Amino acid sequence: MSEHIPGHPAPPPAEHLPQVDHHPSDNDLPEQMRLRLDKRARMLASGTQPYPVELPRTHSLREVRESHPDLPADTATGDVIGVTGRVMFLRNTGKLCFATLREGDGTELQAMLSLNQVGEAALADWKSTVDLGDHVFVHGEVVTSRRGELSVMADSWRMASKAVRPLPVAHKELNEETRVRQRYVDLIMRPTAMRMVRTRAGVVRSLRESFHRRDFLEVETPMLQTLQGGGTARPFTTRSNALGIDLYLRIAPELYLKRCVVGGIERVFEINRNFRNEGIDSTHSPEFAMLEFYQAYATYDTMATLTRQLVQEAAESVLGTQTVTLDDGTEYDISGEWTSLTMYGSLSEALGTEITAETPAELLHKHADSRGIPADPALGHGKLVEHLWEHLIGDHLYAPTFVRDFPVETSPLTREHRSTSGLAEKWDLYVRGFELATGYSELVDPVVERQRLVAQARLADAGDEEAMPVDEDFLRSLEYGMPPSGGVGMGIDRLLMALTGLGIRETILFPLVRPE
RNA sequence: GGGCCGUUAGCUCAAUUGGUAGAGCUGCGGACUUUUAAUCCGUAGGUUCUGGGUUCGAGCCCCAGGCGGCCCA
Repeated sequence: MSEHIPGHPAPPPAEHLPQVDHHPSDNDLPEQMRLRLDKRARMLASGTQPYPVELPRTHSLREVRESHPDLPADTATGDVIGVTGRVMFLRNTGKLCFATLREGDGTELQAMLSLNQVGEAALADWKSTVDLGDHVFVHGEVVTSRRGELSVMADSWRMASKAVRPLPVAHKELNEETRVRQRYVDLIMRPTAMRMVRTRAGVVRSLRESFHRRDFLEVETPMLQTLQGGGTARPFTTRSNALGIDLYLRIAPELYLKRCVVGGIERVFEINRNFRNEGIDSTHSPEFAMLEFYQAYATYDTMATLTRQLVQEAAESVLGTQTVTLDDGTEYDISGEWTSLTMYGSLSEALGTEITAETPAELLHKHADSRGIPADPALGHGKLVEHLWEHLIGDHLYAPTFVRDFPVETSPLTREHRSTSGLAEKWDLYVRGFELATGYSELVDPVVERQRLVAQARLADAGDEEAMPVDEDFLRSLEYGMPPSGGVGMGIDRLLMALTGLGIRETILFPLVRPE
C-alpha cells in the first residue's frame, strides 16, 4: 500500500520522517510493558525474530479440531502439523507447559510443551519469553491429553508476534468505555463483540441477497452533497477546496434515489452511511448505516410487506429462526404478519377521546398537560401529535408494529392520504420501543412537491436548522415524471439492535467518541 | 444545554469521622510432566483524572476543568 495514489500528494521520503522512539526504556512505562519490551529486545539481540514475516503453518486451529473429532483421552495420532494462535491461557509447570491458543473465529486449541519432546533449551525459551497475548507458532503432533483435551504436542515452537502490552484480565468485564475506545481489545476478550461483527455482516449480506432475489439494483449516491435534503435533521458541513463551496455530509440519500427511479431504475436500494449532527445516546450515533429502497408501482402497503420480509429473512439468515433471543435472554417472535395500527386511532384510544387531523393544537396541548407530558408550547398540530403518540404508545411497542398515517405537515416528501385529508401515506415500524424503519407512498407530483419544499425553505430561512432548502435539480427530475412509487428507510444499526438487544455503540465497531 | 453519579495498581474493585492507600486476578522469583480461571511458597507494583483551595494532615471537604455513564430538555 506504499504506492503513490495519483491526484494525491506524495508522502514525504522516509529519511525525512522524524525518528521517534515510542518506548524509551525509562520508568514511565508500567513494569509489565517494560518486561515485554525487554523480551522483544533480547530476542532481537540473540538473532530470534519476535515478528517473523512468515511461519510454516499447515492448518488453522479450526481445521485441526474438525479433522480430529471425538478422540479418546491420551491418544497420539501421528499427525504432525504447524499451527498458530494467540496465547490466551498459560499453565507453565516444571517440565510440562500448557497454553491455550486461540484464532480469530474463537476456535481454541491447546499446545503442550514437554521437556522430553521439545528439549531443555526450547522449553526454557518458552517459559522465559512467552506471555499472555503473544501470537505463537507451534509445530508438533496432534494428541489428546490425559484429561482428553485436543492438543498439539510441540517438537518446536516460534514466536509469531510478541505482544508488548498486556491483555486485560480475562475473567472480569472490561468497562464499557475501554470496550468502545479499544474495540480491538474488546474483540479479543469478549466473544459477544466478535459475534456482533459476524451478525452484522450476515444481516447486511442477507439484505443484499433479499434485494437481488427481487431484482433490485444497488447504487451508491453522493455522501458529499451541495444541498441538505431528504429529511429533517441538522447536517455536518465541510468544504470543497476545488469548487470553493461548502458541502454537506448527507443526512439521507432519498432525493438521489428518487432521481434514480425517475431515470428508470424502478427497483433500487442503497446501503450506506448517513450523518446527523445531533445528540449521541444509546439509540443515536452521528454516523449510522442506512438502508433505503424504492420500488415503482408500489405503495406504502407493498413496502410494509417487503420490509417485514427483509427483516424476517435477515433473522432467519443470521439466527436460523424468526424467534429472536436478545442479549438479556428475553425472546420475541417476529414471524408471520405484524400488528398494524393507525397513529390517530391509537392516540384516540390512549387519550379516550377522538383525535383527528382537524383537532386544534391548543386542545392537544391540554391533553399533554393533563397527562404530564412536557411539550414545547411552540409545537404545532403535526409535531405535537407525533410527540404525544411517541410518549403514550411508541415507547411501549415491543413486538414489531407498523403505525400508519402520519400528519401530512410533518411529512413533506410524502403523498397525502388517498382517502383522508390531512394525513400522509406514511408508516413507521416500531420494535422494542424505537423506530426501526419508515415507509411511504412517495409524493411524485412536482407541483405539490415544490409547494412543500418552498414551505420547508421558509422554515429554514426563519432559522429552523433541520428544514431543507429547495432542491431545484430534484424538482426538475420530478417534472420529467416519476412513476407512483413506494419508499422505505431502515437503520442498519437499529436492525442489529432489534435482533440482538444490544445498544447502538455495540453494533458499531468504532463509534465516534470524544478523543482521549 | 440542565441535573445526578462515577473517575484509585496492567484489569476489576475496596478504603469507617479527614489520620501510614488495600484486595483478587495479572506480573516477577521459586516448586511442580497432564493443566485448562491450575495449585503451593515468596514478592513487586500508585502523579488516587488535572489544576487550585481549606486543614497540622485530603483518595475523602470546597472551587474550576477533563473524560465517562444515567435521567431530563
